[in-house]
Amino acid sequence: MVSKAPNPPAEIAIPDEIRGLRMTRQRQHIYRMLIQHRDHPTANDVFMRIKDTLPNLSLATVYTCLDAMVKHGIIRQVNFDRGPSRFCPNLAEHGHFHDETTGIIHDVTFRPGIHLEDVLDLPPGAIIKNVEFTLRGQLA
Amino acid sequence: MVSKAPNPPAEIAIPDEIRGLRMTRQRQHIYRMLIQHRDHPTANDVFMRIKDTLPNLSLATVYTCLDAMVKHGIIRQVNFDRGPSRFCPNLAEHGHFHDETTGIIHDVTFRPGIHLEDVLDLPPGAIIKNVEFTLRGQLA
DNA sequence: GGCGATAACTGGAATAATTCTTGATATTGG
DNA sequence: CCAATATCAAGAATTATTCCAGTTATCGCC
Repeated sequence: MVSKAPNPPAEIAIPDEIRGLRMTRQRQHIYRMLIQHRDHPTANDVFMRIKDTLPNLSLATVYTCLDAMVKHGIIRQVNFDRGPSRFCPNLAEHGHFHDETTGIIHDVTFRPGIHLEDVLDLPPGAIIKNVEFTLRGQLA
Repeated sequence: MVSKAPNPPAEIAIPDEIRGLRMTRQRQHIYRMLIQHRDHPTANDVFMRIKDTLPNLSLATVYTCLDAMVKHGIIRQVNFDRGPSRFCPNLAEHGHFHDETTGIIHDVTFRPGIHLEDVLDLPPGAIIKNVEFTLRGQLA
């Protein structure tokens, strides 16, 4: 006898809850997609990639799911210039290198032991809660 | 007899041309506004602030003028998250610290002698053409 | 297991920032 | 001065995203 699963078997199991956020079927599919294809997709990319496996999925749902996961610190939202937001499941502090030739986005981390205060002239008393940086260029 | 000037006298003179870009009356007003109020205004802010001195000015013109100046390296376009683009005439390499309490944006520069390659783990062969960074937080 | 409360989801309309389009103006070189 | 080109104005169109109203799913409790 074959599986009784009401949904097709999922490649990667996602817990029912992450960081206090209920991982509904939609959120599981979206999150799974993000960790399997770490190419910084837009909300629309995510939608196009999973809508066939989740027939009634709405783009608005993708937006609200992504937003919920960002708010709960499960994924990160990345903005390049004026382009659409992109999402990545890499929670470590990092920035992005945008290769203009291929369009590929590479994660970039600080070298060990580097602290922002050592590198930047910050306004006196600045308490930093969040850092974002983007580099653009090419790979030789 | 009073001035014969067809336009009201401008506070700060802007050359007829900067970096190969013809500085039309509209562009002069916009650029003057940016160097006088360095608070990183949006395109709409710029429009609201100068439309009274340039009666037929169109918001679309503000956008195209700002864009032309950005393309010619006269000013810089700065994006914070998904918010509207902001513009600043500070051409030095710098980033921005966004004070969440006041909403004020402070320019932040690298400390002297700092090079990105020393600070970041870049993909091998990366040639950096452009750097953007934003910090969010508060001033103690 | 049923039931009401709450959270999530859907589909379509609405919004905000920006870009595009078309026709009018201005500026420059000859 | 005239033609060619650049710029501008006004409004329509586009894009990414959010809002809204109604439906569906899930949870806690009896």
